[in-house]
Amino acid sequence: MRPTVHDIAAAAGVSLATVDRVLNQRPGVRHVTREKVETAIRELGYIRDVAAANLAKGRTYPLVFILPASDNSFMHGLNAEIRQAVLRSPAERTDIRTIEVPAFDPAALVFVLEELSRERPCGIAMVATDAPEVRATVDRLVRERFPIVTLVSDLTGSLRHHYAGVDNIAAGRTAARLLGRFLGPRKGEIAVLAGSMLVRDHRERLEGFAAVMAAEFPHLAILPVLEGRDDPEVAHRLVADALGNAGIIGVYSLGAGNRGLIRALKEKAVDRTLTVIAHELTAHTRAALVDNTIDAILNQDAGHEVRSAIRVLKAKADGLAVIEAQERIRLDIFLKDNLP
Amino acid sequence: MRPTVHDIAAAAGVSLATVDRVLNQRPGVRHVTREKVETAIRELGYIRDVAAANLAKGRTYPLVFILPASDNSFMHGLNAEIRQAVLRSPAERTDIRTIEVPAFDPAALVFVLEELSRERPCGIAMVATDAPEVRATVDRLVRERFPIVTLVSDLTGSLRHHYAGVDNIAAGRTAARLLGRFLGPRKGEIAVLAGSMLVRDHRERLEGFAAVMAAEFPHLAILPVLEGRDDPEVAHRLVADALGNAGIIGVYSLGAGNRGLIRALKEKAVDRTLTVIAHELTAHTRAALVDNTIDAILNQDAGHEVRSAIRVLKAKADGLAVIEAQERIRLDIFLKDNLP
DNA sequence: CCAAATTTGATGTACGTAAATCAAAAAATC
DNA sequence: GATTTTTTGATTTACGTACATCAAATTTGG
Repeated sequence: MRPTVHDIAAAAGVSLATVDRVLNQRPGVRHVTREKVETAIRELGYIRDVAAANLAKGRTYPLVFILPASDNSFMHGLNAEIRQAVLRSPAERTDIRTIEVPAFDPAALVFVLEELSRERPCGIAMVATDAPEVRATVDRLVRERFPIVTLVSDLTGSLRHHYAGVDNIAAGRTAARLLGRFLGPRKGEIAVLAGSMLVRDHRERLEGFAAVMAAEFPHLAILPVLEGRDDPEVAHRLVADALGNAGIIGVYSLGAGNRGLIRALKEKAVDRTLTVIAHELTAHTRAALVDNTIDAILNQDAGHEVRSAIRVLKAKADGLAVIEAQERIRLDIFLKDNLP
Repeated sequence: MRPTVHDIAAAAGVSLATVDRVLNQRPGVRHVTREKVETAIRELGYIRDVAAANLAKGRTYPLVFILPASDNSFMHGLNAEIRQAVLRSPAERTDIRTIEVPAFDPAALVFVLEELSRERPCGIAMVATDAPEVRATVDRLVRERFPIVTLVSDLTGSLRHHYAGVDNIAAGRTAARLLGRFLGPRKGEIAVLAGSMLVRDHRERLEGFAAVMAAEFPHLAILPVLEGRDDPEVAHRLVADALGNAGIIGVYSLGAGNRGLIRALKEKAVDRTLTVIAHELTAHTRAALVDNTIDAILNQDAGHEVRSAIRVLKAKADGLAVIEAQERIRLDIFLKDNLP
C-alpha cells in the first residue's frame, strides 16, 4: 500500500498536525523537525493523494483562456473545443472562462492580464501576441507564481511554463520539403498566401518555408507573399490575380482564408497541374484535399491543444510534473489517405 | 455547486441508504422507488464524484498488458512505455502487469485470456493475434463485462471496446501516395520489405499500399514482397540482393528490421537516387532520415498508445465516456524537418 | 529562573461516496 | 389478522487529506 500522512508521522516520530504543517508549508515548525519530516517523506516515497486532497479542499481550478477576437475557422474551432472542455468541467473540477481581446493589440492583452492578476485564477492559457510589453507582463505574473501557458502562438523568450502549439518554423520547413519533393525537378514559381506578416505564426512558417526552399530547392522561386488577412474574399482576389502568372507551379497557403484560395483554384487552375499545400483542416480544405485541389494539409489539432493546456495548468497549479511527450503538440500531415 | 447524494435523497424523498442502493445497483429497492431516485438524479444532473468514490472504495485498477515476445525495437519501445506507466501507477491508482506470449500463437493467447478470466483484472490491453479462436475468446470475455482494448494490432469484427493503434490500411495508402508523388513521372520498380505476411498489420499496410499504387501510380511496379522477419540480418541480405536490380527506384519498408535495410542502402545505393519510406521512428531510422538515406518515416507513437489504452480501460471500468478524438491514434508522418 | 514566545501534539470536523448494520415500516403471503 | 418477506430509514465507519482549535511542551529572551 502506498504510504499516507499517518505513516509519515509515525516514521518521523511527530504528530499528524506537524506533518500537515510541513506538507502545506504552514508556519510554526522548527527547522530540524521540518527536516525529519521531509526525510521521512523521501524515504517512504510518500506522494500526496491529489484526489483526496482536492476533495478535502473542495478545490476547483478556475482557468482563463484569453483568445483574440478573430473571425476565422481555426479560432471558431478552438472556441468549440473550449466549450467542450467546459462541458467536462464538473468531472475535471475546472471552472473555465474565456476572454476575447482585440487581435494584434498588445495593450489590450496586457490590460486583461493585469486585471486577472487581481482576480487570481489558478491558471491562464493565452494566444500570445508577440510584443515586449506582453512578455514583460507574462514574466511578472509567472514570478508571482501564476501558471501560464501559451496557446497556438508562443511568446518566445518569456518565462511561460509551457507552449501548447506546434513549432511553426518546422511546419514551414515541412511544407517546403513536401512541395519541393512533390514538384520534383520542375522549374517554376511558388505563390505564398498568408494572413498577415504581423502574426508571429505566419512569419515563422514563412521563415521555415523560405529557408528550406532556398537551401534545397533553388530551382523554385518564391513570389512576394500575398497577404489575404485571413479573409476569404481578399484571398480569392489575390490568388485569382496571381494565377495570371503562368510560371506558378505551386502554392503554399500558410494562414486561414482557404475558402477563397480554393474557389480561385477551381476557377482559374482547372487546366493546370498546380501543387498546393495548405494549413488547417476544415470542412473546406478537407473537401479540397479529397477532390485533389489541394495536395497536402498541415494541421494542428485544436482539441489536443486545449486539453493539453488544461492538463498542464492543473499540474502546475498542483506543483506536479507533466508527461512531456504527451503534451507535445504534433504537426499533423494529411494526405487524402490518412484523413481522420 | 454540483449536487451530491444528499441532494438526491432529499429531492427523491428517500434516505441516503436507498440512493446508495440505486447508485450501486444493490438489491432491495422497489421498482417505483428506484424510478423516483433515477428521476431525481436526472433532474438534478447528478454526476458521481469518481475521485470521492474511488477514495471510499480504496479502488485500484488492476490492468494487464498482453504482448507478443518479439525482439524488435518497436516492441522494446512499447515495453518501455508500459514501464513508464507503471511508474505513474501510484498517482493513477493503476496496478499494471505485463504478460508475454509467444508471437503468432493464437492458442497461447487464448490460454492466457482464459487464465485472466478467472483472475478478474479490471481491464485487459492486448496486442491481438488475428485468429478466430482469439476473437471468440475476446467476445466471450467482453460479454462477461471485461473491458478489453486491442493495442497496435486490432481484432476486426470482435467486440473489443476500443483499438489503440493506427489504421494500417491508411498507413499503407499514405506511404504509396508519398512514394508516388516523390518519384513523380519516373517509371520503375518498387521494392517492399515486410516482416511477415502472417502479421495482420503488415498485410494491411501492403494492401493499402498496393491499392493506391495500382490506382494512381500504374507506372510504378511493385516487386514481390521481401519478408525480412523483422530481423536486421535477414533484411540486409534480402535488400542487398534486391538492389542488384537496377530498375528499382523506390523502397517501402513496412515492418521492423530497418537496421538491415539502412545498412544495405548505404552499401549498395550510394550512387543511386532511391526514394525510401519506412515505418517506425527509432534511433536508426531517425539518423537515416537526417542523412537522407530515408525520405519519410511513418510512425505510431507507442507512448500515446499505452496511455490511451489505460485511459480507455479505466473509463470503461467506471462506465464513463471517453473523448473519442483524444483516443484516436494518429499516423505520424516525419520528414527531416518535423522530427520531435 | 520566570515569563513570553514559539513549537508541537491531540483532537475534531469536513469533503463526497461506499458499505455495513440494525431497526422500523410496508408489502405480500397464508 | 398474524406472519413472513421485502423494502426503507437511520446511523456509523471508512477512505486520505485539509484545516482549525486548544492545550501542552519546548525553546528563547530577559
